[in-house]
Amino acid sequence: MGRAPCCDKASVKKGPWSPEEDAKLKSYIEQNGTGGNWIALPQKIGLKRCGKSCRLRWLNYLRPNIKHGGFSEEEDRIILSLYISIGSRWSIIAAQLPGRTDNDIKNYWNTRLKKKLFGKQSHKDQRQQQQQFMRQVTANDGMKQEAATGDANGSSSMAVATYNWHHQAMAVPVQPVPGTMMGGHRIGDEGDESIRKLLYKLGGAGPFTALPVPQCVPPPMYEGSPSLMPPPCPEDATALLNEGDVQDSSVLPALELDQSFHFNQVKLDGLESFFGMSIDQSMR
DNA sequence: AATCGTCACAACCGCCTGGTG
DNA sequence: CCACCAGGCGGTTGTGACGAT
Repeated sequence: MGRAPCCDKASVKKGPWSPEEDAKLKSYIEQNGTGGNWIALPQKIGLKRCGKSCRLRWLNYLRPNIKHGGFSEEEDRIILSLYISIGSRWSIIAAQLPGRTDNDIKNYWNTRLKKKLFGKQSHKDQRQQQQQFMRQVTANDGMKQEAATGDANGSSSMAVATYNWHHQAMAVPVQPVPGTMMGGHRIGDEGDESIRKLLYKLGGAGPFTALPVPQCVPPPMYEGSPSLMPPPCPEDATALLNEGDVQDSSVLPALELDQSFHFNQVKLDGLESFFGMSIDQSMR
């Protein structure tokens, strides 16, 4: 037997929201908040909508300070950097772009950025390159999943990740391809410092997520979001790092840094058409 | 002017996770 | 420990707008 639906689909309205529905929802939430119960909310205000639908509508369109469209080059660059590093974690990416929603970014990526990335090629080449790129991205994610499940050969004594990739991304440090040219900037330059810090804190994609590196980097940026916090660290792992010292690359052995760079570089190999950038050959 | 194809985006679906009793 | 529930998330679909033929 399948999971019970979150609402009675027969009596629930679907499709585009009318201005009246928007007004009802918006004014109620502005006055009363969500009450911590989205499922009950539509009944309270007399909307024939699923609670999830109300939540989505509020978060994506009715919430104050929402920006739509008009993505800047800087935002493109941030999205791309984060996608390379952490994959399709749209909510995390959105959290770094004030006023942007995960849905917006996801749509933007699927409809425009991806084309910008793989554009100006024959359909055949474009398809091949997309497939190659996605294989690389998913292979990287796959390594994380393997790391999360450990292996059957007893190497579990190594400090491999034991929680899922969502959490690993938070917990494992990453060095985001220092020296890589992106958008005319070199990662590691002053202008990219904020992105670099962010990627580092996020602990985005890198092959060493599967390697025995310290697992529990204190993630200062999640202090305000306990739900995103990884599980508590073993003391010995935590002790390897000083509070606020997350960017100290010495926490990663040189080999892992090399591998990280190589792996991200593989992903970047498909990106040279983006912004007309060229990958810094000297780093290869 | 009509038709067709493509694009962009809003919305839905279903799975996963964390909290609670 | 288990079951249930709501929230959150990413993938996918539906549809209107727009441009090309």
